[in-house]
Amino acid sequence: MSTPGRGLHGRVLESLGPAITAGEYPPGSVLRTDELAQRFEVSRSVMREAVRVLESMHLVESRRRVGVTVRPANEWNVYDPQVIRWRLAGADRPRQLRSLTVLRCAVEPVAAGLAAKHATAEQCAELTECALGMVANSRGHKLEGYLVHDVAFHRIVLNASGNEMFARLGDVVAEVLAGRTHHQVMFEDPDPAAVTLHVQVAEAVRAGDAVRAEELTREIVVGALQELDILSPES
Amino acid sequence: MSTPGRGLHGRVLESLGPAITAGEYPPGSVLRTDELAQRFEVSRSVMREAVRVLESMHLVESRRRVGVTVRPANEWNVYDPQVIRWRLAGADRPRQLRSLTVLRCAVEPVAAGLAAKHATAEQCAELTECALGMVANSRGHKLEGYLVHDVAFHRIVLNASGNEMFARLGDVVAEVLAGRTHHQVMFEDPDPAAVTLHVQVAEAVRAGDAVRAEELTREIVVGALQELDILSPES
DNA sequence: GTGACGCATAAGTCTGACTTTTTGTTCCCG
DNA sequence: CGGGAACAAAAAGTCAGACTTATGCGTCAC
Repeated sequence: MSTPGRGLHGRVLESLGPAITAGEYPPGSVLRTDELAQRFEVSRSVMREAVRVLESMHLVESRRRVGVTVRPANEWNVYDPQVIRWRLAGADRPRQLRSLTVLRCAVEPVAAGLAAKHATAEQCAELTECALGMVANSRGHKLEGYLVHDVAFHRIVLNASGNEMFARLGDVVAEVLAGRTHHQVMFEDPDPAAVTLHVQVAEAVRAGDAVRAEELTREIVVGALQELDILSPES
Repeated sequence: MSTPGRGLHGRVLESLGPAITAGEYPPGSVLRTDELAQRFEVSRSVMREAVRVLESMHLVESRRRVGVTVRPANEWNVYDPQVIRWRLAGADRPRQLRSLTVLRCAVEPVAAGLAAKHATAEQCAELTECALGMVANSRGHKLEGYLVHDVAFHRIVLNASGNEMFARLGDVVAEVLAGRTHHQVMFEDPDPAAVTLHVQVAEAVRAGDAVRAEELTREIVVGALQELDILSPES
C-alpha cells in the first residue's frame, strides 16, 4: 500500500512521524538529534535526514542551541499524503476522516462538473467500467472489490476535471475510502443508493451534463458525510 | 516573505527546487548527488539532506545505483506551500494561478457557509474590520493596503470554517492574491463590486446566514477567475 | 536467444572532528 | 540593586573520508 520504509531514515520516519502527529510530543517539546539517534540506533547523519523531512512537513523546527522543537498542529502540512496517512493511523482518525470528507464535499462536485466538460472518450469508458464494477461488487460481502472500483472511480473523475490541484486529491480520497472500509465498521454491503448515484454520475459525465454531474456527486459525498455522522456523534 | 534559506541545505533547495519545478530537468532526468554537491559547493551530507527534502515533496526519487531521478509533474506534492511558491515564481505562473483559483472556487464558498455557522464573535468582528479596511483602500492606488486586508479577510473565513483542511489553505490563498496583485497587472483600483461583496459576506457571516455567505463568496471567487481569463486567454 | 554470473557504480551508512550560532549565566560597573 | 557586556556551554550545522550495500548492465556460457 504505502512505501515500506525506504532506507534507514525512512524507517525512523515511520516510527517518529506517527508519534508526533498522534500528539505524543506536545507542541513546544524539544528533541535532541543525538538522543534520537541513540534511541533509534542510527547514526546522526541518518537522523538528521529524518529531521529534515519532518521539518519540510512543518511538523518540527530545528534551531541551533535549542534542538528540534515540535510545532503546533495548526502549522503542519496536512495535505502531505504521508502526514495524512500518519494521522489516519492515529487515535483521532474520526475527526481526521470528517475534515477530509468535508473537503471532498467542497471539491468533488466541482471536479465532476468540470469532468463532464473535459473528459475524454477513454475516461468516460473507464468511468462506466468502474461504475459497473461497483454494481457487480455491491452485494455479497465483496467490500474489497467494491473499494477498488470506488477508488478508481473518484480518481478518474478528479483526473478528468483537468485541474491539477483536484487531480492530486486522488490519493487523499483513496486514503479516506480505504480508511472508511477498513476501520469504520461499514455496513456489510454498501448503500445501494450510493451505487446508483455513481452509475448516474458516469452517465452524466458521458453526456456532458455538468450541472447534473455536479449535483449527483454532491449527493454522493454529502451521503458519505452523513454516514460518518451516524457512526460518530458530532455537535 | 518566505523563509530565507535556513542553513546551507536551504540555500541549495532555493536554487534546485525552482529549477526542477520550472521543468529545467525533464521527468526521468538523473542527477548524481556527488555532482550536485560539487556544483553547489557543499558537502555530500548537506546535499543528501536537500535531496531528502525534495524526495519528501515527491519532486525526485533517489535509487541506488541509479541516482536521483526527477519525477513527472503529476506526482509532485502540489499542495506543499514551498512547491506552490516555487511554481508561482516560475514561467507558467498563469496556469498555476488558474488552477489554484479554480480550487478556491470549490473551497471558499463552502468554507464561508461553514464560517457563518461556526464563527465566534471575535472572528466576526475581525472580519468586519477587514472588510472596512478593504473599502478604505479601494480607491486611490492603495493596492498594497488593499491586499493586506484582502488576505486577512479570506484567512479569517477559512479559519472560522472550523475545518482544518480549509484553514490550511489560507497560505495558498495568500500566495494567489499576492501573485495577482504583484505580477498580473491588476487594474489600478480593485473592482468595486468585489469590495461590496466582501462587506456583504462579513454581514452574512455575522448574521449566521450560511447560504447567503456561500453564494456571495462564490460570486467573489468566480469573479476572480473571470479576471484571470480576461488577462490570459484560455480554452 | 536465454539465463546466470560478476563487476562497476552510485546511493547509503557511519564515525569523528571541527565550526557556528545562540542561550543563559556570571560578573563588573554604574 | 539593576543593567549590560563578556564568557562559557550546548546543540545543531558542516565537512571529509572510509566503508557497505544494492542493483543495473554487460558478459559469457549454454
